[in-house]
Amino acid sequence: MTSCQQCVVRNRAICSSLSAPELEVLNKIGRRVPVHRGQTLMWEGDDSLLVANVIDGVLKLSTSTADGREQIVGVVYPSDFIGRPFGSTTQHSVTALCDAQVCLFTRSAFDDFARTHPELEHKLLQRTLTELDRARHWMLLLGRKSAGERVATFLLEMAQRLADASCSGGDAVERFELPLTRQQMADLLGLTIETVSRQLTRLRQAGIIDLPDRRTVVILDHEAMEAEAGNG
Amino acid sequence: MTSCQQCVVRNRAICSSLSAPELEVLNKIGRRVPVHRGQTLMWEGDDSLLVANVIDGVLKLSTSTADGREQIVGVVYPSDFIGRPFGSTTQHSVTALCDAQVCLFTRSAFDDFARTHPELEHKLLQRTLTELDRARHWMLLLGRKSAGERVATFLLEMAQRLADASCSGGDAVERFELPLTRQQMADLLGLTIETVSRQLTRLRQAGIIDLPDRRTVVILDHEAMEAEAGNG
DNA sequence: CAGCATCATTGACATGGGTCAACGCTCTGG
DNA sequence: CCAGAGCGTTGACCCATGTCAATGATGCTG
Repeated sequence: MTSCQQCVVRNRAICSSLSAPELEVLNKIGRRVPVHRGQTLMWEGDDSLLVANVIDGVLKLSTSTADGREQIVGVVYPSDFIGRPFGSTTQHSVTALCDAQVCLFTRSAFDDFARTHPELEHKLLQRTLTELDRARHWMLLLGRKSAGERVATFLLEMAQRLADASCSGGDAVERFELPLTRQQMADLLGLTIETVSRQLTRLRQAGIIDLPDRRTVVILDHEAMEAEAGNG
Repeated sequence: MTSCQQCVVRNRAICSSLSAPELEVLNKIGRRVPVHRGQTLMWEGDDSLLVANVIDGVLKLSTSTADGREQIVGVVYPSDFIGRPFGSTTQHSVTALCDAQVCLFTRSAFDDFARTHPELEHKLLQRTLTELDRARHWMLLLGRKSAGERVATFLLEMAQRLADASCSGGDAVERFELPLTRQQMADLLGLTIETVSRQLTRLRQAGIIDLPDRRTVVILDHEAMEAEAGNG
């Protein structure tokens, strides 16, 4: 059995609040599960039966209108928490953007454990508050920013979050791999795939970014990107 | 001194988790404060020094771009919690939409109290999870819905939330007073004031709603409204 | 290596909603 | 009762972005 003690996200996930013996108990109720690219772990509207910690990989949270228009409402990385504890239904689908690993719990077992471990709940609260701030910040982008600003903002944020996730000391990396297709970028930004593509082309032709291949982005002029994003 | 025991939101706010003696202690660190219409209680980007429970009235949470475009990212009602506990900065401004009353705490005092009262933190966690679901749901509206759908969705949600807040047993009321001006509706829906006005006129001319005066809305055909909102 | 599926780019065109401007209603204070 | 301010409505016009369609890359499979 894989032990929590050796878990790569041990010190960043909400589990970091737990002592060795507590971790032992948590270890018994959770199991490590691989999730393949494109696989959906939870569906919008389902009963909330599972929650999980992301160990490795990137997943999207999404909702759709009745007629099939999709909006990505969050992107989660290793050490992030997914699912809806203390609630009866899951409000959005969770789908792997690349092959991933999660540490899965039944909601009932997790809820029980959390209720008896205030430190864990506190970590979860902090994480949820941060996610709420992030979601609300994204609402400004969706409600008020132009297509050009959206794409630039997205690229800057992606650079930042991938830098945070790696160990590069917090500086945004200027070269990175997108974990999203163009369609997924469009679904995240509230645009169409064509508009995303045109904005990327525009930024490339302006010499602000480079796109060596369709998954790679190089930010050539960070200052110009900030201006494009409407910061400042 | 006004006692928590007599507070109108006593049974709905996060304080409902507390026993009489605990409430006694909380009573000492909080104070009831009136907030006038238009008054801003916290500013985006400020150090997070205050948190509060809403006792009476309606307030908006908002963010802006550098060049002044505004987006309302949340609307809070009696018993809701405002401010950013366990964090150093407030990510959005909080402004009263009508004269209101809040129960104000310094963040440090509240944080200390919360850390030693897991039941309170649990309530706060539940509330925050619900707010996060709500914010993400709104992202679908901002990213993917048409102007007509946005206005209809807003009116239905407002009817629902005002019904929840009053004691009408949970049924949406078909007649209600808007706590928002047209500009504020536009800021919430990611539209302009003209578009909001035109969509309201359209719904009125279609016989789906009535607008007896500029603050009052009457939903005449609830089914048609659901269709307008894109809830197939 | 050929054939096919998937993903991305580009162009031409259409349109929803933004912009600008005029006007109307309502309330307040003198 | 009038003047002015604030808020809302309506109309004309325009442009950013969506829509539709063709083409180009990339990579997988047999």
